[in-house]
Amino acid sequence: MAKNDTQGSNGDSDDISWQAQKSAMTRDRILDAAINCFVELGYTNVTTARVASSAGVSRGAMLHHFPSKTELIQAAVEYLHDKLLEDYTERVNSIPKSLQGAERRRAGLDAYWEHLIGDLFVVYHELCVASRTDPELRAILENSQQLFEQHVRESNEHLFDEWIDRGDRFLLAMDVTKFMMEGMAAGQLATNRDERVGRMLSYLADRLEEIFEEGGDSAVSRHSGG
Amino acid sequence: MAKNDTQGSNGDSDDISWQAQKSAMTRDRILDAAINCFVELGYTNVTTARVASSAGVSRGAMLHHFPSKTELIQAAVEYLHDKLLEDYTERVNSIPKSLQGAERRRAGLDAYWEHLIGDLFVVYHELCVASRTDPELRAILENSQQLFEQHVRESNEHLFDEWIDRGDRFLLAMDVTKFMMEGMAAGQLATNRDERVGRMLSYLADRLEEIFEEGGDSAVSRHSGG
DNA sequence: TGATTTAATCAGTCAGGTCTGTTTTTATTT
DNA sequence: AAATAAAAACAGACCTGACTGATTAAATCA
Repeated sequence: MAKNDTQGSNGDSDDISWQAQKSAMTRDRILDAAINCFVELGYTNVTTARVASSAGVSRGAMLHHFPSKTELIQAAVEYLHDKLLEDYTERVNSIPKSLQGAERRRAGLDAYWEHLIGDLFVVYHELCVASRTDPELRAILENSQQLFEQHVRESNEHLFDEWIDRGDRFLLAMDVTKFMMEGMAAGQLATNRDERVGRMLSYLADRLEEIFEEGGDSAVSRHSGG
Repeated sequence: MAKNDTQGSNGDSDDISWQAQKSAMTRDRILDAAINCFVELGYTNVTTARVASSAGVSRGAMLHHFPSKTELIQAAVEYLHDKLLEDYTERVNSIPKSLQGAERRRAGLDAYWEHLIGDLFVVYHELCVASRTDPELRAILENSQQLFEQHVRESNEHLFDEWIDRGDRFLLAMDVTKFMMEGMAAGQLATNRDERVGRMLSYLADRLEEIFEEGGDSAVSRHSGG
């Protein structure tokens, strides 16, 4: 930070100095490498040396950018959080506009599922688990989690805009979706994985449609506070 | 081992020697301490020294019983597995016999939920997550997982014995339950936890009853292979 | 040249595992 | 049965290797 202001002596090049660009690039290389290490080694097995080597810089160089491991982790987690949001948003946005109604919602579920089984979310989940006994990590995550939940909520309100005025039903649907899909993602399901997942996604899609069916005095309404 | 056979000379004491008893007791003390450490420190923060100190034995003594950390972990995981089964079984068995039908099934859900949010399962889940990048741990867990899944299945067949002949529907119901509840347990749900959980459990209970309703040509049957 | 980025080396800490010594229990001998 | 030998349970010191953070040297760019 504080390196994009006027060093000004020469106006021969860009707005920001070449050095600042280079520094930022190295920084990103390091953070990318950190995420990579999270994926490949798991959070607890990541060492500063490995990250540096994976980024192709020396430990000294990395320590220049991130004076301690804590600061590196913190930056990496925020970076991961950004990439998570980006990943989710991209998947949702890449649903063809031609899809509407139930088909569109089903595509939303599939996109969410692909997001959940991606490396980024796997690592994120690992961080959440690790944070149980790591107060420092927990503090870092709590900031991100709120932002993430809010973003997902907004994204869902966009995806399911026909239903945002359904109040409690909307919350119920979101929870059902979230829990069931995260349960599938987190659960160790060795046998018949694809088959079971496909069946669950179809079942879930139907339940969501059911929740929002007009004739609202069915069994569903009992659970949506109405 | 091999010390309970005929030393015959004195028949004054027990079948098994005092040494064996003592050894088994310290062994269990160590394993209990290991589980405790898992709960309090998290799997990745457990050191052999802490386990020894928590068990009240010296490091040397522990190394006598468990020559390496790997063997300690292995024994501890199997021990944890046994306690998990015991915990689940106890909860299910303590459902009053007076409860029948839907009430009984709902009580089964509640019992399962209590099991999932207990320390033992939390640690178990942590181990599963850690095993992603720890082949040794994964190998240890895979043995236990199969046994556990089978036990839960048998237990469920007992709980829902009216329905075991429903084939695919039974599998669907088990997956819906498993994923949704494990999703709740694993998911970081900070806001309105109790309220949301209660609502989800009621919703889930209704869906299970629905799945097994006789008029089987509803939307449900599409997902149960029939 | 002067300042900043990168590279290499060093010291401190801590975990796991080996080693040796001590005490307690069991087996053998007379 | 008493003494003794053997084995098992227990305890603590030591060593090695890895990781982190600090310090110092080299290289790069303005």
